[in-house]
Amino acid sequence: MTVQVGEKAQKSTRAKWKRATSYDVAELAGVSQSAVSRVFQDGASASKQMRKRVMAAASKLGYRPNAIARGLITRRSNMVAVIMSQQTNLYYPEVLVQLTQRFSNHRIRVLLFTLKSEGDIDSTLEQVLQFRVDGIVTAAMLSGAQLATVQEANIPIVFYNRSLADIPSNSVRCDQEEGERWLVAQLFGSGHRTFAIVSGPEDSSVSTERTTGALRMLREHGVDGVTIATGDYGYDSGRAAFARIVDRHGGPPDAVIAANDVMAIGCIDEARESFGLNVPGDVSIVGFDGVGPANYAAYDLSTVRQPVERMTEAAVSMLIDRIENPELSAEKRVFSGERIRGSSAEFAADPG
Amino acid sequence: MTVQVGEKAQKSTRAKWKRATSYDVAELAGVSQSAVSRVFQDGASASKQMRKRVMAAASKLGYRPNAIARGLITRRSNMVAVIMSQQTNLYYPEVLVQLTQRFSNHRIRVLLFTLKSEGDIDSTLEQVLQFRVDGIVTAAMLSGAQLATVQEANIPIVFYNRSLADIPSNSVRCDQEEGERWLVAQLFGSGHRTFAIVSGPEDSSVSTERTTGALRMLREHGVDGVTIATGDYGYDSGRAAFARIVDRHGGPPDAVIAANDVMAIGCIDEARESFGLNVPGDVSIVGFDGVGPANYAAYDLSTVRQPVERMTEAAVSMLIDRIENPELSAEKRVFSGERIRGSSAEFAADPG
DNA sequence: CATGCAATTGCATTCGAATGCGATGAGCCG
DNA sequence: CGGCTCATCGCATTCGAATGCAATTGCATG
Repeated sequence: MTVQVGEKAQKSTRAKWKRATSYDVAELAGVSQSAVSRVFQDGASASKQMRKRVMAAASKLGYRPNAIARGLITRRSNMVAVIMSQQTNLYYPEVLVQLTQRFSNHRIRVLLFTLKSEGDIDSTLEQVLQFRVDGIVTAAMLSGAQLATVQEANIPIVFYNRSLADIPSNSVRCDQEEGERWLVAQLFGSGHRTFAIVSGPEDSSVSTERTTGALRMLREHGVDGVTIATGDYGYDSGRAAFARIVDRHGGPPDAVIAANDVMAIGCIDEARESFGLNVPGDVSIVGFDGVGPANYAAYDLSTVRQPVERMTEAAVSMLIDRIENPELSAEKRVFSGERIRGSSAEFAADPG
Repeated sequence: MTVQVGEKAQKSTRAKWKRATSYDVAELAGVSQSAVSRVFQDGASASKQMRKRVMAAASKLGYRPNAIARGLITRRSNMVAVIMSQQTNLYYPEVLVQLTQRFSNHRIRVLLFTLKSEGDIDSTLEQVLQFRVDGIVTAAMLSGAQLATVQEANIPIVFYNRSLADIPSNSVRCDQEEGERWLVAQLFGSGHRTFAIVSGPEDSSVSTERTTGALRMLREHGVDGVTIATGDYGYDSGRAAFARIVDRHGGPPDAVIAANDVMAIGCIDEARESFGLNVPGDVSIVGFDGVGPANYAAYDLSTVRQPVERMTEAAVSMLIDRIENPELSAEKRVFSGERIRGSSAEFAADPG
């Protein structure tokens, strides 16, 4: 019963040591457990001296509130799940960092789930739900059934750069199609007439949007017979794709539209190195994303940059709003990309 | 008392719906709560028909075990914390992805913590401990006191690419110094005599190791008066650093040793674009890391690649071993980097 | 000094699942 | 058919903190 300062030293020596609980602190401070609990809350009522006594006992014991136990009783884990496909994170590390930091400002932690492909979502989702996260941000596509599962569990969810047509759901995305249309317009406006496209993985909805966006715009301009090569968003696949395009097309096209910057860079290197072509003299090449290597001097890509800062901020606030008020109706926010005129493509003159 | 199939439909309509618990499932299945619990465990004993009844009731109610509640009673959250400084994740997204996936294979989830600088660790650490994670992987440096706090809480921790001298602790790292020594040896062996260094942020221990490693080797070769410029690991800072070096050195040195690949690329671009220099004709430039852009054709860096796969695997298994057996003594694993001879530097001829 | 009101504090219960222990029953062997 | 073992199941308790409600205290007011 005699709890002393020496107690603390014993902690490290005793073989199976239990971490201090609010009861231990209460006992040492000579108060009730509820008092301890209240001292460690924000809005709870506790007198100054109570605070002092409890804090003293707590630091003596090295007590820390147990977030797990708290989560059980409050039904709030203070954790959100972030689901990313492998590629998403490899090419947008910023997205993850920013989401994490912004959530962190609201005292919310990120539980990370990565997918090898966008295929094995079901098992992942099961895990997410078991952990009783307060909300979900997903950069991977969900099927209607999967979304229904999440909604049945009453967990708010925000889609990042994807959205389900016809189903009310929250999403934040960059307008891929608009961006591609601008790129095509610039290319076409400056005289390019034969085109090729390097698409991303087939299970990437972002790639699909970009590719079909470009194709649609091209068709509107009467361009047909566009060569399409598939890549995996990686540098090497970009190089290989360019080689295949030249092969199938019987020479380089006027312009190549890659589904992301990294593959565009691959195309540039392949064009220059393996085919001795000038970029943009012999062939114009454009990408999409506007991150990292896109503005290295050797490439200086013409591309569309996603406004990552505003998008992550939107996703975070949108999710938190729904956590705090589940009745809020669904909302989709679409951001225009920032148009970047690099030297990797011959573009129409700047208007104005 | 009459629980029917229609029950399920009510869920979505009832305003405040509680998620199904093991008691609900037990009642519907006409068994005890413990039975339900056992069915949802791995090694627990439950008869075939019991399983069937329980699973039927569970899926009817959309029941999912509550990982939070489970964590409270088992004292295992099945979560580990991964602490990264912002830069670490921006330049090694692979590290995070691989850690996450490897832990995931062991049914362990990653709770992510990112640091703006390596400064605000204390508050982060407090959060980590409150969440009662089973273990920690940190790619940020901890002070002795901070490490002590973690160890007092009996939480296994593994350092990724850093380690505390003189203190027994678990770490997995790439031998930065060895790598730098090799780079210097190659440069010196091929006739370079004047050197400059682009270091990373001052609070980055990795940068410090690399920089001092290079400096030590240079001194052993009798090279002194090395110009040092500081960057922030980013592309622009690499370009700026090169300009400052030329300025202070009164012309380009024979070789520039950058603390990472991205800054090395910045140096190359600045040398070529702003100074019209040939790389490696007029100046050799080497980096460190060996990821992503390092092997783009335009740069083709000479660098040292960190064996990320083996390192993450080592970190994961080391941590899991300690979670399962806390008595295990500390261990440090050091991996040699993979030596890459690119064309960004004139190197001595390949031996043998 | 009595009364009223508000701020503190303690008691008892609750969140949802895991588990030691005892009870039950099935299956097996002699 | 008796006895024994082993698998299976239920009961009751436990993990650690939050919270509604009641009790207590402090303070101001008439």
